Amino acid sequence: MATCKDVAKRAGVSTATVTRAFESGSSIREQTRVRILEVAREMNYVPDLNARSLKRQCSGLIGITVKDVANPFYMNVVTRIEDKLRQKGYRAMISFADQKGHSELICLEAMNASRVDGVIFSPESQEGEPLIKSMLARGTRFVQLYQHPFTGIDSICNDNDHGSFVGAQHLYDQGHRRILYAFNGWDKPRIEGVKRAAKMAGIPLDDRQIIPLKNNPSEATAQIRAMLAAISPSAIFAHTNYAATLTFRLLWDMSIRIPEDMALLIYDDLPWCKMLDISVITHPFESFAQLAVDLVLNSVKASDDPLVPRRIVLNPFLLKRNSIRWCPGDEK
Amino acid sequence: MATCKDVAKRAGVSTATVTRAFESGSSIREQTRVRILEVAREMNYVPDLNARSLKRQCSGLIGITVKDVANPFYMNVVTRIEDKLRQKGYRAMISFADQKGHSELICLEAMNASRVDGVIFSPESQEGEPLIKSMLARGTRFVQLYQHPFTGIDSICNDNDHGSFVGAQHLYDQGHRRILYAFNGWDKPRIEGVKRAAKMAGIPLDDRQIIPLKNNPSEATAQIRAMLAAISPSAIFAHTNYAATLTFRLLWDMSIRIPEDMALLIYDDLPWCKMLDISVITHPFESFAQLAVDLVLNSVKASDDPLVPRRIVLNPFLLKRNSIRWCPGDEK
DNA sequence: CCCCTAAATGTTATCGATAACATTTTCCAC
DNA sequence: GTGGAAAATGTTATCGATAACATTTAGGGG
Repeated sequence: MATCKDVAKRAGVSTATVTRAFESGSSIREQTRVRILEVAREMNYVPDLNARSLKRQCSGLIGITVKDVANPFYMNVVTRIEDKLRQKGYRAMISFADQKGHSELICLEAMNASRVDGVIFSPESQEGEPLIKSMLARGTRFVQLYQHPFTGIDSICNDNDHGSFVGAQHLYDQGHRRILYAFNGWDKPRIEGVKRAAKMAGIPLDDRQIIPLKNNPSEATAQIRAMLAAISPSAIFAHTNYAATLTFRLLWDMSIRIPEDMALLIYDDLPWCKMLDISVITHPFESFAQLAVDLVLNSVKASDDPLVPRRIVLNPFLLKRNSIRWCPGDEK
Repeated sequence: MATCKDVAKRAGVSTATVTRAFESGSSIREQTRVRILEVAREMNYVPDLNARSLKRQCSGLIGITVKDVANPFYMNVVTRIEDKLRQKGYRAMISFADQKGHSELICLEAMNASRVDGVIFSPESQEGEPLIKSMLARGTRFVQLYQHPFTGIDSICNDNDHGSFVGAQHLYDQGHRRILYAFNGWDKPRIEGVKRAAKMAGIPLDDRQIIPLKNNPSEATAQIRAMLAAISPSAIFAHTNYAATLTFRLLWDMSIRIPEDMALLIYDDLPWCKMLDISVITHPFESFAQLAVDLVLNSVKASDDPLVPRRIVLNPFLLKRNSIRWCPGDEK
């Protein structure tokens, strides 16, 4: 492999000049630069980024880790982040923390050993804390995605309360009154959003309408089926991937048509929602990615104290498709 | 950040001994190693992989590029490959070539600049050829996934003819005679597989049963609808993501139930197929990933001439779910 | 034509880890 | 205890690119 020195010799200049030919704004004659780049191209030379990292004491690498590859939310964000990093001249080091044996900690260790300049991650546990502390001390920048268990670190997340609120509000606006809310049980903000929307619409909300699904799929399906019989709702709002999948499958098995017999709204734009024309609550992915990159590169205008971690909260929004039709309403 | 030298000083040894403490099988007293590792841990020291790459003249990095993130086939393979590489002590450098401006060439250039030891990729075009040539000359190992436009490079792909054959055969075995085959139009091997299965089953195959779908979704849907009316099939075999999506959507709109009114078989295990209990033709992902890693690390037993590129062809297989029921048959 | 400043280029030490080679220590046989 | 082989450790040059600093060249005014 051709090196800096080889190119220098062939072009009849010193290695320093070769370096200068590759950086913009350095004092070098245009004629010389052109000649060197020409020679470099002939010899298939490109600067070795590992050597450059070593000397420059910064790698131009940003580590990205997400826990759940199957989750389209993360994949969507990750690919956009990679794109934007590249535009800024950085490289992305992507790893998935949900594989067997690929804990978040292992991913962080690999990034540390590679001397990444920054990390964008969706922290799942606290086990990485000591390592993160030491990396922070070294100057590595961190950005938390979606979750934010670490105080003192910038973060970007969704206002799940708001997303839930917008969704429920839309269903009420369309005249629906008996709505079933299928949750995973632990998501407080989303439940709050629903309650807020009901209150604002002035519609009483029976606690039974909010189903905290069991982890076992067949039990969970039985839960939904039972409430379907008990309440006979005109709409279902499924708040998680799990809930959405089970709900759709059940409706399908019971030959309940959407939107004719039942309105369906899903939180998060799963791949099959588009195909089946199901309305969803989705996220401003482009902003999400751009903000993550701006934060990790510290290129965002720090209008406030740079020592105070920034928390950015983005609003999910309703993406209307064709799974919710106007409901005549039974009490309005 | 603590360096090799800092640790050496604190532990009262030379830097060489610190290096030795971190590599297994080197001549170092166990007692010394333990002390050094202890000190290193205290100082949060881990060897700098960039510096190591420079000195060792190999980076321990394997580049992975796939063109289509949305395709679950690739994501599945990529995550498994990352896992296996890590087990072997290698790092993965993953990038997605389907983003705007992220051509395959740009991904390869980034890998080249990072001095990867090998590349696993799904080549889409020939534009990377000159770069690949020069990387090969440097000793970089290449493995083509799925596609294999480059002769002289190892490759792993699926026997699409076989997958198609197995699927069609299953439908014939279940008594289906009037089967609709929905393609994207360009996939010769899959069409061959279908024809072979029909011939072997001794069942005549009307060319009209094989639909080469137009690129425009509504036109393509019209094509399927027309053939549904013309042939009144008992089963549909959708051979691509595109075909599967349009077909399911159409059946859904027409309230045609699966498997009661229609058998449905899909090529590739899309996320929603599992949810809807649809039988599919899928792939031995684990072998796929393992073989890719073995080839790129050159750790596979070369029973034949190492200069001859290896081509590994894996057989897709049928994953039975519940979308195909026994068909009484009209002529058997 | 010379001098001075500014631009262009060259020299060299360095980033951190490593491996070849040199040196010291250990330890066992005699 | 001593010789000598083997094990353990130290010394040092090096990987490739870079940036500070030193030196040369260019160019313009007097």
